[in-house]
Amino acid sequence: MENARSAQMFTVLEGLAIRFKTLDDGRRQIINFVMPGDFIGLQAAVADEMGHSVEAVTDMTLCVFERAELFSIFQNHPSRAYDITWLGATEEHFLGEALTSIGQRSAIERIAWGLLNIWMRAIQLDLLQDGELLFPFRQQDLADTLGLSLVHTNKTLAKLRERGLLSWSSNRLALHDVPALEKLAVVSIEDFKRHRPLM
Amino acid sequence: MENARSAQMFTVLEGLAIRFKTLDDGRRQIINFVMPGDFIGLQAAVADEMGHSVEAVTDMTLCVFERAELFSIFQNHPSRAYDITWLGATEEHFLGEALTSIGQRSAIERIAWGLLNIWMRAIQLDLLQDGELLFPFRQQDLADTLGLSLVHTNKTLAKLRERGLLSWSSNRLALHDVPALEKLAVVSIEDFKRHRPLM
DNA sequence: CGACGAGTTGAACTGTTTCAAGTAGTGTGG
DNA sequence: CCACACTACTTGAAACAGTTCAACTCGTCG
Repeated sequence: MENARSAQMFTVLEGLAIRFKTLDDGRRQIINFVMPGDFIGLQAAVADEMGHSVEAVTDMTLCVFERAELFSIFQNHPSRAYDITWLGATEEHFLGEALTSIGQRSAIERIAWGLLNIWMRAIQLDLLQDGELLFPFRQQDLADTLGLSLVHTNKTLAKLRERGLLSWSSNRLALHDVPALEKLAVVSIEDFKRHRPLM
Repeated sequence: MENARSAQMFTVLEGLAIRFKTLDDGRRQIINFVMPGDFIGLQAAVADEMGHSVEAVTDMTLCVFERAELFSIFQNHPSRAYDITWLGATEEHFLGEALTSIGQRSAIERIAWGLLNIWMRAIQLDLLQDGELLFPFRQQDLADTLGLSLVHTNKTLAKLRERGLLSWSSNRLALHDVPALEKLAVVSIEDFKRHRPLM
């Protein structure tokens, strides 16, 4: 929970979650989708509080670290410490991209960008089955990720479906034309290939 | 420059800069304003490339580190390494806040939030003179930070000025009613006080 | 069967963008 | 020292992308 003091940090081994922040009046911004390989709780460890909430969307398997251990990792395992920093910097890079999307891209571009992002990560993590991804999120979640209303997200998804670029129903997502989506999203294609854990 | 391989990292001692990303068609998103105490180039050091550009807005004084040194800092100065990670995590936290602003807040809320943010940082860094901040940015820069058009930014600033909440002209910024702006921006007041370097 | 959550669709509305024109300040060159 | 070019800021009006409201479908669960 946001503002909680958590005594643990976690590495995600399996499962999916969302990391989000809510405003006092209830508006919710999803910061990112948490996938295997992600490290949760560094901010809390380093800043004493969370600043956002994390919510599991599926069952998850986590590797738990005591927060108190963090500094001793820096003392005794410099290359692990370096990895942690690397993960943090990677995340920071991603957030810069996300900021650019929400700040500059139109609705259709954002959705293309957002789904591409998830898609490319899923590929790296070898999460596809028969060219499909098990994707247990709601349209509302995507809307809150991209700063769009639910209704508009729905209508924009419909357009992408009509164009044959993707399909998404009953928790199964498939992108059918990645190059077209890349063009639509105005991404330098390289942006997705770098900056992600190999774990 | 974005995508450049930089051999150095920098700590900002004096001066102001912007960190931004541009899309292929020219749209620009400012990721954040770079102020004294910030550490530039960690992403590049860790990921081999920048992913964004940095541009000085005033003359600057920097402390230069060779990128190659980074890993040896982790080996020989664990508490320095920890500090670097702390700075990264702090930045990551800020980007989450920014994402929430751009994704969820209206124009007037965003502007209140953005200027408050800068203001609180300036106070922490003791950059105010006679209750004013030397603020050498253009309205276009603020617009590109918050994902708004220049025109709308201008008109919204005018409203805040009319309400007597702030003044900003000829490079001098002053917030006259911080509590009112906090309320307007829908921030948990605490959000500004945590998570910033003490350096 | 009824209740509920998620998705879908149409229509009205509005916040924000875009277009366009004009002012003010600053530096440059003739 | 004036004319000019140039950049930042300002303002009004028209256009539009995206939001909000409302109603309906479909599948699931108890």
